[in-house]
Amino acid sequence: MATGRNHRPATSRSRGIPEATVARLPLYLRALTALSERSVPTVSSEELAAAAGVNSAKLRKDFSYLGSYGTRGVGYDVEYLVYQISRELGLTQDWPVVIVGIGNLGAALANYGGFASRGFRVAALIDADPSLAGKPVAGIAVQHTDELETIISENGVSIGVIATPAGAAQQVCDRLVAAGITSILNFAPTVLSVPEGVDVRKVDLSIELQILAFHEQRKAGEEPHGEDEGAAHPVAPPAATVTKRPAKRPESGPDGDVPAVMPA
Amino acid sequence: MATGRNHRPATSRSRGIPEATVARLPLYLRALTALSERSVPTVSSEELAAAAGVNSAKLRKDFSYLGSYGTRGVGYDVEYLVYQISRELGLTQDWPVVIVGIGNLGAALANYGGFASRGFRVAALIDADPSLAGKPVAGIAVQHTDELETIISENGVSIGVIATPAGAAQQVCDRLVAAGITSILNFAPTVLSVPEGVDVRKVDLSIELQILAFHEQRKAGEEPHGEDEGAAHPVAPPAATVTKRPAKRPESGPDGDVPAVMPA
DNA sequence: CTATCTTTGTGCACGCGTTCACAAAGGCAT
DNA sequence: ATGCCTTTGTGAACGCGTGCACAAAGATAG
Repeated sequence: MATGRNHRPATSRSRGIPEATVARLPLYLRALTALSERSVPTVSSEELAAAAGVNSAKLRKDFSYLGSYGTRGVGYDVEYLVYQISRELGLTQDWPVVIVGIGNLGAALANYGGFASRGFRVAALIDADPSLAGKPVAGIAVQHTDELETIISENGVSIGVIATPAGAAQQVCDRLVAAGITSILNFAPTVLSVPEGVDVRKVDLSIELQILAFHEQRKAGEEPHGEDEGAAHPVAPPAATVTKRPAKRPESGPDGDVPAVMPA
Repeated sequence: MATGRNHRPATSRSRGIPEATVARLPLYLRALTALSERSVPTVSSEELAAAAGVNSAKLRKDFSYLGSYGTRGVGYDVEYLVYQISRELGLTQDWPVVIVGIGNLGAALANYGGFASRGFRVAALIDADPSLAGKPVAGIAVQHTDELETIISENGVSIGVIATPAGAAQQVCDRLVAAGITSILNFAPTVLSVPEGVDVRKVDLSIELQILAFHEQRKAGEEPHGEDEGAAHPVAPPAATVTKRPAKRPESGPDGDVPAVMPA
């Protein structure tokens, strides 16, 4: 999933573009870029919708928020639309980003081509581990957390990516915000609290899997459902009697396991 | 963002639990687990909502879909709720998953602790590169794509993670589905087409950044907006005259760049 | 210039999700 | 036992997002 709209319920829809539409624009852009590379001059809403995996009516309505591009009886000019969407998304300018937390995930992100391919430039890799400092990852030398504020202000960075363990995320977040970051992409499994005006989007791998598991369980016919034992499950919550809990948990429970890198 | 509900518009809400609620259950579960580890016996909807970053009324309504757990005047029993949500999400059983595409991202996923911490077990790592075969990643030997079908059927795997380049994703997806996979978590920047009954959720790093860029541009006062030059931008789409395009693109455009690992 | 055909742009209705606000329920003190 | 106080569970209203279906617009052919 991804967040980013739970706060600022009024400021959203800045000029009238619904949040749901904004979320689909990158999808259209990708499909259009593919067409552009094949030198396709125009597309109909039907074709483009199929390529993007959405309803054609939805696509047309989405585009209508951007303006009246497109020609009736013909379709949309691919090159022109690529430019318009890019401009609307702010991709015609260069966006320096910093990645904080160069573990497995951070390194993968640094190497991820999808960043550079859309105007995003990795301005710096930052980690708290001193032994990592200076080491090159994806061709960029990792810098120590001490430099965080300097890097951000000197490079005019406004977008930060957090790929640290959950425990460090909020602290890193606070420093990023204090240093001037106003948009954060958070990979750490924590709820970040940020001041007004700062956007946070969350990518949570574990949550996605859990949602899949839910549907998977449903598809399995729900047979493995009646696993209730002789407790007081039916309706009554475990009141007084059951609530007696002698400080358990710190290393117990039915699914006894310890997170390796990031707790979830 | 993540998909997974664009198809099967009717089958959703299997027993009455809204999709939006399902997506939040893992969030509650995480907050509850944290409370459980601190041996907190009960929480009010207000406290738990704050910890999960949601509205308390929403949380109560979400829980009401699961049943009437909770005690008026007191709150919810933490341990009991942990169990109920885990069961609802299907986390009381073991879910073997396969990860296909052991590049930077795939390796990061294999090392990601959030998987193992919730009943998900990495059953196999699969890659098309023969030179990777046998090499251990996160303590598991990478296997060649040829083994894909065997691995899935022998281990009864129903959840697959695709972390391949975009070009290989659909092909891998088809093989996974044919082998019996019914839930897919897709990290490749492509729209996957799957038969009825197969769930796909998408995690797209590049899209998240683009959405952030959009809001960032808006926050910047929209000053860097009037960048139009003397073309025919205003309203008129580039009709006949402008549409004459001598097979351009294959290495041009205003943002000339080539994806490094994954095109987006 | 007129007719026909294609495709856009959108008015409208419907359904899901969110939020408010409050009655019902239960604990706890007296 | 009675009354007060806290917190749940939910009815109802509202707003956003989606999809249908069609009129308007323009291209194209004759």
